[in-house]
Amino acid sequence: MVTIADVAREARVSISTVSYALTGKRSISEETKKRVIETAQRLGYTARASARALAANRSEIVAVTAPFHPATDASAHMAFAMEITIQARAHDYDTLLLVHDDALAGMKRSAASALADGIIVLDVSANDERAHVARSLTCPVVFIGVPDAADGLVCVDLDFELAIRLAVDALVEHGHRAIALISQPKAIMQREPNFPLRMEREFARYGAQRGLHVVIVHPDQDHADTAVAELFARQPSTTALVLSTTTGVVDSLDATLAGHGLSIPSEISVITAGMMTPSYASQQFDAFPLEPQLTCPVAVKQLVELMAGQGPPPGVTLVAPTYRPRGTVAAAPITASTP
Amino acid sequence: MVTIADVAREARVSISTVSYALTGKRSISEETKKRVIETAQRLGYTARASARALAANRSEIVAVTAPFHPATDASAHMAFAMEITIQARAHDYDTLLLVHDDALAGMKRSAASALADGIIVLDVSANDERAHVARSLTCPVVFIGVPDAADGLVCVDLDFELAIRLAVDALVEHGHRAIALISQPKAIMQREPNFPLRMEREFARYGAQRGLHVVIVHPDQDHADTAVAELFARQPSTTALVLSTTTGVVDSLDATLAGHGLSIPSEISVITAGMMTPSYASQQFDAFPLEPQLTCPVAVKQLVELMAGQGPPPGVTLVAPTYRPRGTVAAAPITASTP
DNA sequence: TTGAAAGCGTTACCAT
DNA sequence: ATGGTAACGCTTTCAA
Repeated sequence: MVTIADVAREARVSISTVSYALTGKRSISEETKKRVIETAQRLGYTARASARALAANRSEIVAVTAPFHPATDASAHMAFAMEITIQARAHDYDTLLLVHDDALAGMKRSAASALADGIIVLDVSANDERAHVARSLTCPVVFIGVPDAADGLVCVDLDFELAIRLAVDALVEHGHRAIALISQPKAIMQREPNFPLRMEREFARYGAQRGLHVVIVHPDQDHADTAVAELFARQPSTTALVLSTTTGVVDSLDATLAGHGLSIPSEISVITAGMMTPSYASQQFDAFPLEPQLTCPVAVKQLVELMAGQGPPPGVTLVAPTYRPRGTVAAAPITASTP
Repeated sequence: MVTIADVAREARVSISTVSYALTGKRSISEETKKRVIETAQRLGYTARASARALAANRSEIVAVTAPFHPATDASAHMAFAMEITIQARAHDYDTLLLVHDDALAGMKRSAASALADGIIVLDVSANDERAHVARSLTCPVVFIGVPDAADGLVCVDLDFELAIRLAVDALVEHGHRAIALISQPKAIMQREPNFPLRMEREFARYGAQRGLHVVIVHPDQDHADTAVAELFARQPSTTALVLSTTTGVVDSLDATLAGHGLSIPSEISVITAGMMTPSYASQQFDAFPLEPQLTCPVAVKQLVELMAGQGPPPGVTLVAPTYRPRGTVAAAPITASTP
């Protein structure tokens, strides 16, 4: 393999000159700089990562933990992991993938061995074990998502409550006054997850504030049928739905509404808030979606700053969702606004 | 940070003794070994990855390239990347994620800088650029999937043709004699993809060999409707379907068949071959699926051997699929076997 | 069975 | 503007 010494000899300069010419960490005369770079390219020189890491005391690697409980959506994880990787590369970092039950041990290991300069934590749950681990580590950690005990941690997440308000606003603008929120299935709600609860509260609060008729329902299973039946039973005047639920419910909604003789958007408007939108879904709804492109760049930027020793103080950064219109929100039907 | 010198001093042995006691690369008396390990634990010592990599000339890292063209199924990639990571950890390797258009440059970079000891290539397409790159690298590369020009490469893949035969066998065992293959949508077939074409050929060949009535159809879009209509038009006696297509087609099949007055499995049997089975799918069919758990362990094992300098010669290793019965294959209806 | 010391290839400090 | 060289922390050869 070709080392920095080879380049130095060939370019008739010292080793340090090569290093500086290539890294640009100190000024080198244009002439020698050019000669060094040319020589390096000709010899096919690339600095050895391990040597560089040892000497510079930084690996230029960030670890990404994506715990893989089967219940979680693999495609969502991948989208986040991919986006993190892309963003990290933009800052000249590579990403190490930590998965499975190795996530906890992996965090400790990659920090203790200085394998990674920093860690991104994905798929954060309410009482995430990784929160405790993060505090015990000396290397910077950024969470995408907010655990219950977020004190002392750097977290980035979508502003879910804002997503709810924006979704409601979009519907109200079209004249809807009776709106239903289809939230997570009962099985999930029993675990009292952090954000679904907060979104429901915000939906109720903001609906009342704007003087709307609102109702919140939870699907029985991963299907829309019971939820739709319940929401019309409890609030027959409903003309619009806000969705913040599972993909199974979303996928089955179109057919379920058709079963009630309702078509989208002429008779009922639909918008999602704070949800991932799988690209393979047959029906795409208007959305304020949970997009990796929103949170990941922010998270990586914060981590990079942290690794440079000048990061932000601990705290939660909420990112505003972006509207993705897809034609499933229309004016409220006359019949509904009459009574 | 605590170094090997700290441990050596504290344990009153030399640095090399600590190294050997911890790595087990040469015999150390039980007594000192125990003392060293105890001391290391007490001080919280972990070898610095960069120093180890520099001295030993190996990083204990494998790179995984998962190019992310939007057309590909993110959840499939994730499943593979996860499984690779899990398998790699079982061999004490970490995995570096290479994505996007950075895949090509990333392979070169991680090899040139000795960042990774080996590379796993995922989502291999027929004429994959990465095949050429792989040949030019000095570090071992294992492909999961088989490019057209596979000479000189180490590849691992599912035996798709066997999957087709096994699926047909399973149907024939239940008395089916008229079988249709729903293959990839026309848009995909126009690119003349490697395996779908080979599976169609094998389906036709094997069907003929077993004296069956067979027909092959391609969906118009990512939906089953036109394909189902066409297959019954061309072969009304059809009593069973083999699926090797997209998730959209699979998801819509149940409803489409119902529209034809057919229910699964009493009136028509369905089995998939060589497909990923998304866990979120509402309808789960009998399957000889494409599972990461099948190919990834083999691929990682081969790569590990290669990195140890004693790997297998270039060539393609095909892995047999496993039957996943889910109750969608039943005896052929009488009406069909009569004529 | 153990120790001393020579690398491994860079970075970065101290000179010039 | 450039060069010499001491770290960086570990593995591994060579001696004892």
